[in-house]
Amino acid sequence: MNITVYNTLTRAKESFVPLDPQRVTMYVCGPTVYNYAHIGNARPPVIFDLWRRVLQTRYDQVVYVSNITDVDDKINAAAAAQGVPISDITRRFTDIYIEDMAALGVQPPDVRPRATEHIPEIISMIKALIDSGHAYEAEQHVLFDVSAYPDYGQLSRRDRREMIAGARVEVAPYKRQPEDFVLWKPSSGDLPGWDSPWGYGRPGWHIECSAMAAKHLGEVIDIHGGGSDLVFPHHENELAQSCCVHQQDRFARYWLHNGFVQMESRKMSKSLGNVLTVHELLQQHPGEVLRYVLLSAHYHQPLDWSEAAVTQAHKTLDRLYAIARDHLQPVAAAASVPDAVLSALYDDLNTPKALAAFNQLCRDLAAAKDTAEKQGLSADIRAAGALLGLLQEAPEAWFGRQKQALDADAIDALIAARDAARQQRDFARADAIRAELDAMNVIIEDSADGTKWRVRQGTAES
RNA sequence: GGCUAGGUGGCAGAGUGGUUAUGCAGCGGCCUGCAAAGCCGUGUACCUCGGUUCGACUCCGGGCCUAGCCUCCA
Repeated sequence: MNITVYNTLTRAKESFVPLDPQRVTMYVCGPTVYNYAHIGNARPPVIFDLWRRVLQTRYDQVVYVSNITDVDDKINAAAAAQGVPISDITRRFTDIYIEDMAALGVQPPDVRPRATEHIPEIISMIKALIDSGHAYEAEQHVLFDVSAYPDYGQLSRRDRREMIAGARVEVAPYKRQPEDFVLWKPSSGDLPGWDSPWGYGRPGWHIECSAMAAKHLGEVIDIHGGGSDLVFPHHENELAQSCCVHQQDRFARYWLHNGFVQMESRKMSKSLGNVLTVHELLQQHPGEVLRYVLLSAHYHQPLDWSEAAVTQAHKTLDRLYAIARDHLQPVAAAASVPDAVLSALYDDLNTPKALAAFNQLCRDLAAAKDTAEKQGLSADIRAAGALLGLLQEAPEAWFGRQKQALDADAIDALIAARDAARQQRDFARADAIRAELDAMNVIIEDSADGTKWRVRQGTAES
């Protein structure tokens, strides 16, 4: 089975073939740590984490690098605004980011490089760009000379003249052309800085990713991922720098970009102020619910975030966990992921299709008659769940969490009273108690092995 | 203005040149003391106008609408 990917560079779905069949390399742009990550920021980590897991089913070695950008003017501004040292900001939000992503089921990357730990690599890369005639120094800045790279604009399919015509390119007096971008800029006062051949300063926005990708993965990498707003200018500039420094015609062989999470059909972004942070969402919903929502649309497509979407995902997962609770068998050996799920994911990570197949497997399990069939489906479901990062909790823990907010002893007492009434065939009283529980958003289910209860989704909050 | 994606049933969201997506909600049935859960069944779905075709929601062209990038942004 082939893995296909939609490559932004070629605007086509291509068969994925790694440069080195033994070692797949992927780099995903990580966060600039100055604030809480919102749910839109979480989409790339979740999507590319899944990409990595899918690639691992096929390739023995997948090296996944995702950085932390811990030097940036927004960080400086946040530190100044809060009156704390810059390192307080970066350390704090790096920790929060890592915790929040873990709660969404994102596995840590193999390498999580920090920009500030790669200043020597950045400086030597800039030096090489100057030496090769692709960059120039001007007023303590170093700028990339876009005119020295004829292929500039290939990723975003942008014509340089049109960009200038757009008239929104920052024009600084020290630039030779308006589209030239900063590799190094001067620092003073409290701003973070390092000594360099061009004076005390700090790196520009794009260079750190080029330097870290080269150091940890090599000059040409297989996959480079990120949100679609990074196509231009960030990835275009990374591509230009990296190709010029390494004298390669490719930097990443496959460029993958995810669409945005939207709020009421508008992009969720800090500047628009319509954000929902992962941190606050995790107070209200299990991480798997948020993960399910993020996987419910294809990663290229925009994903409209809403309470209704979260509720639906929660209900769906409740049903799957109930099936797991009642039917899922222990499995001795790890099975392979069933074809219906894997082939969907191999097809440019078609997560909605994979989830449909996963749901089908669970329904089949619930309907399965004999033990052999149940065991086979259980093995399939466990393997698929492990790949998708779903159904990873014990059902008791899953339902237990929802019950925490309620007084379990009181509910158990009511259920016992109802069972007693039913024994005496006093159904009026039994139904009255059930109505009382229902008013508490508690739904009960009578079964052969006693009465179970759970919390109704989607009505309690908001 | 330039460049990109999209417009599918009540909602979310895949997909396909002629045959069931899936989920949530609804409806009918089985089951149940009654429910719930589960199971079975169920819905004149593919923005619009042309074209290609034996046949188009699916391909091509025009139009309308939406979102994104061109400025920090996942």
